[in-house]
Formats: sequence, C-alpha cells, structure tokens
Amino acid sequence: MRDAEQTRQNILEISGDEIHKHGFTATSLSSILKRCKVSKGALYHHFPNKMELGYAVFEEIYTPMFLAMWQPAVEVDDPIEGLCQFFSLMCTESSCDEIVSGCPLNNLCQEMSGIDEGFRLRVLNMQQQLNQLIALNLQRVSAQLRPDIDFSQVAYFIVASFHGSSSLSKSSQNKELFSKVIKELCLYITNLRRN
Amino acid sequence: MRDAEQTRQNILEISGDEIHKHGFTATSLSSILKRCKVSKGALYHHFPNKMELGYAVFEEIYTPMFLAMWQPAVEVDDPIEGLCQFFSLMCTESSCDEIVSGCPLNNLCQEMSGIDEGFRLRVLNMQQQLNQLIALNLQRVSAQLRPDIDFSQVAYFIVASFHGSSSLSKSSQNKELFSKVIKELCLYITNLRRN
DNA sequence: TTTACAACCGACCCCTTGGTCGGTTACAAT
DNA sequence: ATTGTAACCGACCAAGGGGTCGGTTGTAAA
Repeated sequence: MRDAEQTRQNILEISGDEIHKHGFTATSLSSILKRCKVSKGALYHHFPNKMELGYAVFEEIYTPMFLAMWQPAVEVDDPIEGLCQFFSLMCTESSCDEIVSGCPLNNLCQEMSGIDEGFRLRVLNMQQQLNQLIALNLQRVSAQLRPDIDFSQVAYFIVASFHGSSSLSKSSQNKELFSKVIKELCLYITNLRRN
Repeated sequence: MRDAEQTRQNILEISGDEIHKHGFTATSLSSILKRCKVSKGALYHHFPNKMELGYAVFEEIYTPMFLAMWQPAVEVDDPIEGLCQFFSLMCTESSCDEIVSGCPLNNLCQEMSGIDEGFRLRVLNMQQQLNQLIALNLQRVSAQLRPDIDFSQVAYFIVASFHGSSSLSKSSQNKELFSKVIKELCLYITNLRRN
C-alpha cells in the first residue's frame, strides 16, 4: 500500500499549521489539499468531515505540543524560575510570525468555543490540564511562596495573562508589546515568592 | 424622507451586536438584514461594503462604548480602587451571555488583525488609547505606588490579563473562571500600592 | 496470476456568501 | 401638480465553501 499513515500525518501537520495561521473556519480544505499535494478524495478517506479533521489536529498535534512545552517549564526544581525562563525564551527564540499567529489553544478557544461543542470541550479540557499542571507544581514549592496563595486562581491568571499578551501582539504585528507584557508577567510570578 | 439616519443607526447597532456575538466573518449580511427588517438595497445604500460596515461599527459603536466604560473607572480619585471596582462590577452585573461573548476589542483583535489592515490599525489605535488612559492615571497617583513601576508596561499587562480572562470564560461557558481570574487581577492591581 | 480491497482521484453538487443593478417609492422643493 | 432625488427594494450573479461518488490504482494475500 502507499503509506496511508504517512498521508494522514501529512494532512494533520499541514492542517495544524494552516489552522494555527488562519483559524479553523477560514482554513479551506482546498488550501490544505494544495499544500499537501493530496486529493480531496484522499482527505475524505482519512477524515469523515472538516470538523473531525479539526478535532484530530487538536488531539494529535496541538495537545502533545502543549504538554511538551509546558511540562518541562514547570516540572523543574524551581517552577517560578522555570516559568519565567519559559516565557522569556518564548520572546527571544520565537519568530515574529509565530508570536503574531498566537497560541493555538487561545485562538481555537476564541474562535470555536461558542460555535462547536466538540471544540469547546477539548479546549476546556486542555485548559484544565494546563491549569492543574501549573497549580500542582506551584503547590509543590509552596514553602517558598507567600502564604495566602490560591494556586488554582494564580495558575489561571498566569495562563490568562499569557494568552492576553499573545492576543495583544496580533494587532501590533511585532514582538515588542508581547515581550513587554511578558516582562510584567515574570515580575508578577517572581513576586509570588515570600519577600 | 424616511428617516435615513435612524435606518443607518439601526443597522449599525444590530451589526454591532451580531459581530460581538458571532465575529465579523461569521456574521452574514442576511442575518443582519433579517433582524433589521431592512433590505439589502438599504444596507448598501448606507455602506459601500461589508468591511466598511465593520469599520463603522468599530468607530461608532465600539469605540464610544469602550471609552464610556474605562474612563470613569480610571479617572476617579483612586484609580487603583476604581479599576478593581470596575472589574468586580463586571463580574457581578454582566449577564453570563455577555461575558461569554467576550470583549469586542479582543475578539476583533484576534479575528481580524491578521486578515485586514483596516481593522488592525483601528484595534491597535484603541489599544494604545486604552493603554495611555490607564498608564497616565496610574502615573497621576504614583506617589501612592511602588517606586519601580513601569506604567505603560503595567497598563498593558492589566488589559492583557483582562482580555485573557474573558477569553478563558468562552470555553467554560460560565462566569466562574472569569471571576476567578478577575479576583487575582484585582489582587495584582492592589499590590501596586506601596506596602 | 488472479483477486480483493484499501488508498486515492477529481469532476460534480448544492448551498451560502458578499455584491450588483434596474426599478419603485416617498417626500421636499418649485 | 410636477419633478428631482434620496431612500429603499429584491431578484439576480459569480465565487468559493464543504461534501459526494463512481471510478482508478497500487499492493498484499491466495
């Protein structure tokens, strides 16, 4: 057989990129097909419809990507420093295009949560996972932190600020605002420590 | 003449609501027409195309709305308290639907900044106005605040966090997460004070 | 070598979209 | 009463969207 799994993976990856750049709705199948050099028949052989393709992208591309990004940042000895380094690295290492495209999770949350229940649930699940990941690891070092901290609340605040900053940079089309907000976010995080 | 200005205003307001709820691209002219009980000819008599209608909504509906909301919150004697009260009021007073629909500015920023330069520039302008509004009013009471504050940076951070929180609540479909993040945001803002 | 079927192809379908345009209607000015 | 024109109407159009389906091709098993 021609390598079916390879074809599927190829479609998935390119779809992930297109959806990241243009959003789910604005991504047309024809644009994916063109980039994949694959026929519509092939796509519909692997996925029953566009929605399911979107779900597959979320589960097989985005989800592992998030975990691969956030876990090492936060499961380190000092999650406070880990988080700050993670965010700072994001400013310095990411290309301008990447930053302007925003966080796929936030993008999909904004675009699809209100329209499609399948996407909403997947986004929500990812957000809760992410939140727990951060909250638990902060709690782990709670001895170093201020005594009055609500870990879940702080974790949500961190993610919200991060998403807000990536949203901001979409209108300015450059990293400047992004790194500005990230700088303040790092200040906030560092400030969680006992003084 | 039939009241042309009234017709125009009606189209503008309903368009503003539809765009707020469904986004610009997903809002179809036919849905606006149906709600307005106005013909397509009438709409195209007042606006040259959909894009220009969108711009008009931004300038004549959203912009005044933002200023009317943020100015009183921040031009008060104590902007720290004003901001906190403003955010808290938003949690308690807004309907669940309103919160889940998100902030029109943030929505448009996310959806349109990358697609259309006209929208991008308008969004950017509004964000800068908002930022200056907050930054200047914080600076005004800088005597009460911590000495090391970068006002513009803090102002952007506040707006980013606010937008991030309204984004979060889209996936949960209720106020809970929103008010959680807002609570932490208020903590952060209060913490700007000299201890 | 034959067979069976997964993998793939692409012309076609229907629907919705933004946008056009020739025509009608109401009203203000003469 | 006539007329000029802003305001409005809605049938129509082309483009592009997602999705279908009968047909072809490659390859592993018999």
